[in-house]
Amino acid sequence: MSSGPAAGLATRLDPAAVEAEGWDRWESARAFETEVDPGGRTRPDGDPRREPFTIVIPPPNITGRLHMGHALNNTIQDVLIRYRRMEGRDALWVPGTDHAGISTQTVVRKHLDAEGVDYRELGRDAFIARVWEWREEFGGVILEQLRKLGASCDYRRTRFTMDEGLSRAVRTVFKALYDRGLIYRGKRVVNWCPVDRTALSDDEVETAPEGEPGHLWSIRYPLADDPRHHLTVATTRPETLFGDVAVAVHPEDARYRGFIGRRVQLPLTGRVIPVIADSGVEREFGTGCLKITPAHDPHDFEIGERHGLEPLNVMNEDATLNDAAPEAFRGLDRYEARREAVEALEAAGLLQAVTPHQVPLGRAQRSGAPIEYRLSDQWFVRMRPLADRALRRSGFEKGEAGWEKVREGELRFHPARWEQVYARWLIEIRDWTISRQIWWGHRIPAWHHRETGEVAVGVETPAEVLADPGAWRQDEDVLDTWFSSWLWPMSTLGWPDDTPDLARYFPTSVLSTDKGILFFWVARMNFAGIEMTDRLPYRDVYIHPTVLDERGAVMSKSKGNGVDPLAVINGATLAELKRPVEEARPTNMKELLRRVERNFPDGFEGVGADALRFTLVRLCSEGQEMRLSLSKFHEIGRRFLTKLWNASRFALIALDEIDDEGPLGEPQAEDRWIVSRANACASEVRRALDSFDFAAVGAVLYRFVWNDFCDWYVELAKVRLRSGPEAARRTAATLGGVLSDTLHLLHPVTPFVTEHLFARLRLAMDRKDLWDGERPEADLLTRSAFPDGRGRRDRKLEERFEALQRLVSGVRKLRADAGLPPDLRLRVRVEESPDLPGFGALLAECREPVASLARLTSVSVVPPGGAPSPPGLGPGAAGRVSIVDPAFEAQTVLGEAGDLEALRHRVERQLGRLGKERESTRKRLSNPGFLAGADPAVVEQARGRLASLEDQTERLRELAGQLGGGR
RNA sequence: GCGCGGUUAGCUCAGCGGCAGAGCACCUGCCUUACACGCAGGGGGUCGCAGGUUCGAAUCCCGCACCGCGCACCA
Repeated sequence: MSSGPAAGLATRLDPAAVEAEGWDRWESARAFETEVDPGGRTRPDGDPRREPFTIVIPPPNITGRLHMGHALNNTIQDVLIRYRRMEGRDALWVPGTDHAGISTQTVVRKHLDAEGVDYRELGRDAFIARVWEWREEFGGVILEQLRKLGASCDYRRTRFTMDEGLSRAVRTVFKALYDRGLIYRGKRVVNWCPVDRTALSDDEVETAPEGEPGHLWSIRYPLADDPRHHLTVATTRPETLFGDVAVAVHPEDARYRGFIGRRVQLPLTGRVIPVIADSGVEREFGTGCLKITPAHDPHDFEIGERHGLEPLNVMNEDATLNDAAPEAFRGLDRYEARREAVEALEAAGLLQAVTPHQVPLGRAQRSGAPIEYRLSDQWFVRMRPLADRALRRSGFEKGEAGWEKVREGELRFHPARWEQVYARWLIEIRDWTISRQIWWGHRIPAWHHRETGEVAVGVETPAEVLADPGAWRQDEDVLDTWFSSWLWPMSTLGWPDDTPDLARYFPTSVLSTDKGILFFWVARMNFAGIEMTDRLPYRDVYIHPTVLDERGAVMSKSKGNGVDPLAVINGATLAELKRPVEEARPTNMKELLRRVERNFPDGFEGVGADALRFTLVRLCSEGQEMRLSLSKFHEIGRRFLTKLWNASRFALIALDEIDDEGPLGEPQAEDRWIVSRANACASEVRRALDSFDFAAVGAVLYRFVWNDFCDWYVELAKVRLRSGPEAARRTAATLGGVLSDTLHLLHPVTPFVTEHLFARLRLAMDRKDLWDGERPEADLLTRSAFPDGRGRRDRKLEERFEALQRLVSGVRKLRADAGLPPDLRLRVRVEESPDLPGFGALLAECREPVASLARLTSVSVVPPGGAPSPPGLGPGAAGRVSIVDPAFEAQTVLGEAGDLEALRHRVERQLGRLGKERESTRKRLSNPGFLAGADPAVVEQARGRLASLEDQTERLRELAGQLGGGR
């Protein structure tokens, strides 16, 4: 064979070249544009009758860089989109980015810091202009990176959460919810980040489950009218005592009953505050006396409100103490103030005890700073009514025992268990703080009257404001980033306008995302969809596993343990591999670096986007986690694609070498077998895709390509290709046809390589006119029809073929066990068993290729019961041995070359195994309970099994006798 | 504290009521004209522990242990 230019395939897969070619072809064919364009016009070759299938991308932050979680999530989405597109749906994948309020503001602020510019001095408008400039320059990087991955988005529809249309959507929802009483403004104790100087929602605060080490200080508050007596208050935050407005005890706490209604003197200040009774106090905790600081603790705020106490705010925005504190403490950071306060208390003899204590300390998710509770005016979304509606849509109803699932919901989670996590959050939901005291974001569309305090809210500037602009000022705050994200599936398609896109593509089909934003995003999108359109924004929600490093730790930039998807695709030098670790400076940096050096002394050779994708899909099982290391991408993805590449080369070379025309032979048994297997593969792949079982998609395809196609069919085909022009043409047609199906099935997962291979295969098949009536219509694989999975399977044939495979393996084993040279050719006589009718015929049909695979000089087939053996194979022949199989007995003669002792040993082992199984089966069958209780089919199966085991045992004993006799 | 996952071969994971599986790693033999990123053969597991249900349990139920994740917070 020559691998002449006609084969048209490089000897080695070059991912970069294949990827570039892929994008060229897809783009010039506008392959990922929808049937109907955003203006409502059908594309020239489009078909508007195709049912839409829509995914909106979880918009990455404009500050983002592609990490493995993105790679996984977007691979999944692309697999789904490409699958449905090939299936004939009008597939739309909407790309876009998120303005990411706080993170972007922080990034740009740091840039300005580096230039020596103070953003506050720059002023709001100038700062925002700088952010837009930054966004123009860097904001699109992540989408470019997604393209490298092969993301088949309709890039014409790229959206940004701060686009004019999307911003109007934000204002529209704000206005609507405000008018419906679902958005309100109020003075509440909120989570405050002193670093970013803004309020945060509860979901943006993280608390270590075991708390953080701290102290519990017991402080004496002397009675105002009798300083010899005191109450001892226990607190973890002595510095907030300046904001105390009362001391509370439990009304039924006998120890303190006499103190209720009296007054104590607040240490370090001399202020006098009342002792109140409130059942919100835990008697068991600390001393049972709780200092009430309404401005700096949500629980205290509630108690304060119940008792009509005026909160006293003692802190500034940056968590330094303000002028409400005694002079000595003003301007001190809260932790300095704590040290000083404790010292002062001790000096005053008021510090009774200090005990170590684990404190449940909340930290801002983004800055990592400990949260300060701060009383301030903020905007909130009233979540209860929204959550109730969402719960009902998921089939929950509120009964005596609370919310319960009473019927099938409209939303399907995959894996299904996420629904209860979702529902639990909805049930326990609290109001959402949506105002942020930053500049980058959607400015709250509310105006305050300078005199009256009246509030005007409008999608556009309200008329009363326009009429007297000087009397009004717009609210300074911007909205939480998620306040635009929760509209994403609607707003990207044009809502609130009644656009053709919205009419056609909303609600979308599937949402794929990380479990980390189930509450932040998924739940809230449901709320917005239901509230504004009365529809859920998608039907299925897929939650992908969390990507972990090889030792089970979550990948993160700060740990330096991430595997960079772009390094996987393009490759990286040793220095490049080390860089993220060196930048992160984790505590185990040396160890990590040593590991990189040991595993990749010469760097990492890029495996390409397809190998990255295949690996991720193959490992994407329904568990909660996915452990990854750089080497996996080579082991799984690259190896598989190389195999596919080489198998395709084989097929293309075969196609090249057969006659251009001439009659096509009848399909041989192995042709029918591989077609049956390919059909099985197609239906399993479809089932797996339909049920979001991505690991199975990968596994099924891997097994089919490697084991069925390469290990068996290709090997058999080699013989047929040499046995005459008609058989060769038939074999080439099967090779090409099955490979074509395989490329179709693989395309959603490995789009670039399959598109490349398909182009060459199609050309070759056309030239030789071998499509056999199944020529794909589309030029591009990506727009070609996905195999429907309904092709015929011949299970009987597959069963017989398995016996044939066992025969070939059996001969190989025999040769290995007997210590024969691998190239020693044998003669074999195969006697059929009545248990598998048709096996003899199959074997006869495949005599030639089987002889080749098992290295046999001849294969004779005799019916059950056995015709006379040919000379030299009959009983008594020297060195005669047989392969005992449920479906046949194959005899051969090893002559003097065989190690009969080793074979005897082998037969003994086999007898041992068989004996154990025979005993357990017999025991089972003699158990009356089994006979009575088990499914009759199972009993029948066991009977058949026992018969077969007994039969094989007998034959093996006979063989053992012969081997012994030969001694 | 409450909830959700996980614990199966050295490693990564499938299997989820009726003979313990795959890939990698390991051992042996092969450069067989698609592929040594390969081919053929092989060894390797009391399915976390302890009970129960069942004729039968890796699989279902109840505890326990350990690992991971989420929610809550008694100041």
